Amino acid sequence: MTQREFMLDLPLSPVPKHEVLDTGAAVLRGHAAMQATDMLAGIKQIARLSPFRRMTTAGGGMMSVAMTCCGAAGWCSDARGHRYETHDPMTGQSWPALPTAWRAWATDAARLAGYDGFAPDTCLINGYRPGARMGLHQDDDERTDAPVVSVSFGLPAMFQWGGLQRTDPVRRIPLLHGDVVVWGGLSRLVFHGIAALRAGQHPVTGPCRYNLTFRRVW
DNA sequence: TAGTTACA
DNA sequence: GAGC
Repeated sequence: MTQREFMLDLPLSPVPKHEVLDTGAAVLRGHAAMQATDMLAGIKQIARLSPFRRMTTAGGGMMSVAMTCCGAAGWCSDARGHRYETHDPMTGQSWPALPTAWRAWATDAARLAGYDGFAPDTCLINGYRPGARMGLHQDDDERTDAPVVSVSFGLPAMFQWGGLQRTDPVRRIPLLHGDVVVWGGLSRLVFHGIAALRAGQHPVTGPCRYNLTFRRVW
């Protein structure tokens, strides 16, 4: 049972570096619940090849979220900044393949949210433990003509959805196991993040939250 | 600035 | 929350 629960509209003001038309993010409550078992098993497989690791940011800080990737491109950050890499710097190998079934599923989820023809070439996998957080940022490293499809599993998290300026007011949206958020166009440049994860126990993931984001990089 | 810390 |  899928539904677009709500649309978040943005102010039409400053238009940064990209030409854009649409302005919202859609939340599909529980849309990935049926995929949980399969996707979590897939994550385990992927992590055997490219383990979860905590990356460093340009400022020298260490991220609290543990990450890995699959697909043609992997998001990497170190003291020099962040970019996409074709190979996992930790192993020297290509990133694990993006499972075919995941790709098809993400295409469908994007379509439900109003984005036809989404063909992701990567999936970033984030692992959250209690206290882990994702600071406010924009998704401006990928192709701007494709949406981002974000899937949540495990412990609840508080999604922060701000505006085009870092200092814009932030809306807080709880994301639960199986929830999917889709955004594209102008909303790629909306500052967003995840508040520090509250400790807890989830029947499927235990003390963790996992987030998958499907993207088109190349 | 996908970061942490200091201070009002 | 603002500033770096």
